[in-house]
Amino acid sequence: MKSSKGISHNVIDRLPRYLRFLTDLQEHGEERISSKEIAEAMNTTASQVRQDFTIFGSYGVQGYGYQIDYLIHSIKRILGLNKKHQVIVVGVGGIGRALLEHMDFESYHYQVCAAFDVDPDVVGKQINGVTVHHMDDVEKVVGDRKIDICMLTVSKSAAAKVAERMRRMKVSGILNFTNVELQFGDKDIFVRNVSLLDSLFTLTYYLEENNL
Amino acid sequence: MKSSKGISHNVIDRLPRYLRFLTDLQEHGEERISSKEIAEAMNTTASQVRQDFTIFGSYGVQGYGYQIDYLIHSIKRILGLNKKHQVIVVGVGGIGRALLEHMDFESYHYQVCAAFDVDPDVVGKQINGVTVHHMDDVEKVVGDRKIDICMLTVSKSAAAKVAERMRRMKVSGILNFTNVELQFGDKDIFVRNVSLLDSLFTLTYYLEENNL
DNA sequence: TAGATTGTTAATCGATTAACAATC
DNA sequence: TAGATTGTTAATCGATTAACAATC
Repeated sequence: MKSSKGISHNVIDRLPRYLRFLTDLQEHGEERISSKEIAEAMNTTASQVRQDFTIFGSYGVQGYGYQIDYLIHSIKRILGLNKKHQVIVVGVGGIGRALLEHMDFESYHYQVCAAFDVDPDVVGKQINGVTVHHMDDVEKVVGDRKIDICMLTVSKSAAAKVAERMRRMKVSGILNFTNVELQFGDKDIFVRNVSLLDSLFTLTYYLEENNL
Repeated sequence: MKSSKGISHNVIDRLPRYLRFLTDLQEHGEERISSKEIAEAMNTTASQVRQDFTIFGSYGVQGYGYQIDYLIHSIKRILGLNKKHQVIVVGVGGIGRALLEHMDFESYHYQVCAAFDVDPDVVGKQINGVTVHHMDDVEKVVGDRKIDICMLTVSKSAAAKVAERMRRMKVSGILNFTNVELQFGDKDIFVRNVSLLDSLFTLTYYLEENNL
């Protein structure tokens, strides 16, 4: 799969992992690192590390390596993490609630402006400072605010309809936790499917394959 | 990345998606399907679909296509979903609790035998029929039962230590929801990292790239 | 039998790795 | 300057796609 700029999805998927590793180093007070060291930590080659970075620009210094602060800053900028993003959570069952309560949105400039559900037991409640509104009011509550990302954690049966509603509201991206694979033909909305069940299945495959 | 049998990780990742699509069809009463139709639904080529299946065996019939029931059965067998798997959930914060409450373990022969945490507020409670024990007692509670999979949802700081403890307990696989990338050198334990934050970041990248 | 669609081999394409000149 | 490590081009490897014979 390639992105519109022709950058392979594999590369994009590695960026958050680099970021995580580098942030750990930074917290331990490290200042510089070489592609070789990154490669060892990430179980890949120095070549791939350098290739991944140079697609986007030149972030290192010959003979020295990479300044960790600057590399972190650069990867964040590539991912778009330097900008603020407005988020809504649609579906406040188990996973939706867990996201609201435990996901570290603030550190990465994501602002959760509202949550939505249909269950009268949760509608009206506040979870971690975010008010849960009734799904019927989603357009009204959002108003003319531009929503960047919808975290979709509704039931399978509601998924497609809610997703279409998000598209009509001009939401830019859906992080889709329902086990329904959403596909939109157009380029106005991006979907990233996250299936916990799929991850469990692939793990199970490797156990099976190795008779564990 | 290749598995020990030399089957690419890409293929393994597609199997649960095929399974999900086919199960939907089955529920709608469909009986047969061609690789061409599967490819259209999955946004790939008929060639790839057939390649993916024939790695494992011959599940179709020339001139007819694939019998959906049999194909589902076969993919489940490949993934190891025909067998029972013993699961423990370690960490009963937001995500751990959500998994216990909402994940459809039973339909796929996963048996959640216990959950663990250190928080006195949850230790001793029952969640969806599963008792939460104190982390200190994990070896005692598990006893000589063989645990196949640990769902790890503890805090970042506890992740590495708990993971090592799982390895010593001969747990076969860890589904790792902590944002700590776990790596084990040996082949006795498999780890599948699931980072919700990483998924959010890659989605954000695509929005950024397309100026959404 | 004729038509359809698989399983499989060959061709293409893209991603990873290796090599090395540039340069700090 | 000498040593180190990047950025980048070329070589290799693997995954996807195309083509077609096998066969239901």
